[in-house]
Amino acid sequence: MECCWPENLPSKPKRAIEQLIEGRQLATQLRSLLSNSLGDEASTLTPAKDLLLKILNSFQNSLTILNSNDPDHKLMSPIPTKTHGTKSESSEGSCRSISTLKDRRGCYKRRKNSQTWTKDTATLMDDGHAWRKYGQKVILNAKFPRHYYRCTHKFDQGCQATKHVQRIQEEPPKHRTTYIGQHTCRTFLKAPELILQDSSDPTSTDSSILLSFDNTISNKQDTSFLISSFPSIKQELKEEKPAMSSDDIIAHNPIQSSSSDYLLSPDRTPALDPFGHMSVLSESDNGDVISGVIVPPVDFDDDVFSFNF
DNA sequence: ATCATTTGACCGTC
DNA sequence: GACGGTCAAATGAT
Repeated sequence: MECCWPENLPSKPKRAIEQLIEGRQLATQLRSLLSNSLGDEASTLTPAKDLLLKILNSFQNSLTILNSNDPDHKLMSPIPTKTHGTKSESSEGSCRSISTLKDRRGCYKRRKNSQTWTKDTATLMDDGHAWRKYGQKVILNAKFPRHYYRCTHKFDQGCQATKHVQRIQEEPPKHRTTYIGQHTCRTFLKAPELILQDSSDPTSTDSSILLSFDNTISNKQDTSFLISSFPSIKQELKEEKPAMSSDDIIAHNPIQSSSSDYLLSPDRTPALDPFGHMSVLSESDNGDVISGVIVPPVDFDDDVFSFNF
């Protein structure tokens, strides 16, 4: 299967690069400020400078990736060539060859052999990927409806990952998230939108809690550029809220998501895959960044993972 | 205007 | 035939 950038993509990487450059410049300014304010505090600020250098490296790596313009990038997912007229044509490939648009409604094939993960959490929390809700269904013998999400990049990058979320318990609130299929998308393509997030948005305050790397950085303005490592987090929080039914609203409180939901080591350049693994970006010889998975996954407190293959 | 969500309909699987 | 997963028009939000 051939890989290629979608036709509508070039402007997006351009915006991403612009934003990354700006972020890098801001980080450089911060480094200057830190250097100027050094003195007796030099030893205490050294970790901050180290962190800053890593942030700058992250920006540089991201810029390298985007500038490489390599259609066969190792992380790049296979993009379905849009030889067919409609997006639904690509769904699972189960549609009969000739049919009208209307006929294709609900046309799909269940993925029997897809990898599935289930995860029980007390709160609806971000998993580091951008999801778009596409359905909701009342399930037999279930008190609460099931919400269906697909990866936001399903059509622009051909990512086949989906998940469904179902509240399974009222008191204490418990949600079961089932992930189906692996992400093949490069989620950082959404980064510019996140960097430009509205600071007045109360949900972004919530996400800053989720993204707190350690206690030394608590101000959202200080950490906003770090969010670019986790492209979908704001979006998901934004998505989950309106998706809630009235009974879900009672249980859903994003602020309850403690910072320990994502225990991120500042010593790495981590990214969460949909399954809660910590992905670490490493650079290959040609400058490409390769995602590797580190086991065990993130410490989710008392959250429960189960895997079905 | 664009993008996300809602919701009823459709269809494959059991 | 029931159930569950997905589609897509309608609607809402920004």
